[in-house]
Amino acid sequence: MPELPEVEVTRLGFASAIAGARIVSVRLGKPLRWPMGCDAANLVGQRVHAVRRRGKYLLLDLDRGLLLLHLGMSGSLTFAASAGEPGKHDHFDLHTSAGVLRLNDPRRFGAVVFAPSQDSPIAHKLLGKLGVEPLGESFDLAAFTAAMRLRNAPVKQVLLAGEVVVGVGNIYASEALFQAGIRPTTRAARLSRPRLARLHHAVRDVLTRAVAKGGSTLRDFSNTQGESGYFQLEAMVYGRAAQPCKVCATPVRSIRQGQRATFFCPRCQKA
DNA sequence: AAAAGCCCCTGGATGC
DNA sequence: TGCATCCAGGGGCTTT
Repeated sequence: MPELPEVEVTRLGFASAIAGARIVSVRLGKPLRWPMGCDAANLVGQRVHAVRRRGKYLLLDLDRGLLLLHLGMSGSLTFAASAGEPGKHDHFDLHTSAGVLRLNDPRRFGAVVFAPSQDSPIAHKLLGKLGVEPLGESFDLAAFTAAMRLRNAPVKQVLLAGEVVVGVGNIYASEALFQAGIRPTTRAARLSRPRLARLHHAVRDVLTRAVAKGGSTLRDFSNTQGESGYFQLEAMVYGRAAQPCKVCATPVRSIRQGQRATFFCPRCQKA
């Protein structure tokens, strides 16, 4: 479910409220993608200093170490003064002095992992190969161009892989490529400099606009207050197979790349 | 080293 | 109503 905009909307929804709070107790439901990596008792008593985001991971800075949260495909977080009885898919509760952070994740592709430090092996394994932040200063055109030119794979899959730039998932990859007028199947290394410049801008622009709209709610995403996002209403191609392109009315085409659906306009994205 | 496939899991939509 | 099949905002791991 959640790509960078949804994760960022989630972060903004509870970061300031939880900052400074002390962990009171932890409840674990069914297993997530990995074991947490420490006893729940180890977390109790620690303060949450800040909530950062790296790619699609949320990082809770604690007194000693950090908690890495990932929403997988179907995860969402809520933060409330108090939490009722956990539902069937509520698999993690972090009870703090400021409220309860609860992870709901039906498919359980998400994760909650404790890392003793930023440089610990587990943190390095999960965060070490991530590309640059598209909304940050380090996302500069020259580096983006150089990195893309080393990749021979279809540009859509290079964006999805997250090793050049993080946070672009299945919705926003199709949307950014549409905005840039680039066919998703084109090999990244074969894109001209002007076209890479358009893509560089489109990635940042699409993600920024999506954050402003509260992200996309396709089936089950909601922010920490349980509210939907609205960016999906502005999708130009994602999920619009066979419907007319909003620019030229040509039917939007759907293909599969690496077992994921890709959407594009064959006329607006000729190559 | 990069690219391509394979899974993990549950639930909703669709088709017979 | 029941059952089978396909599909879904991700990404680590294994194999080419």
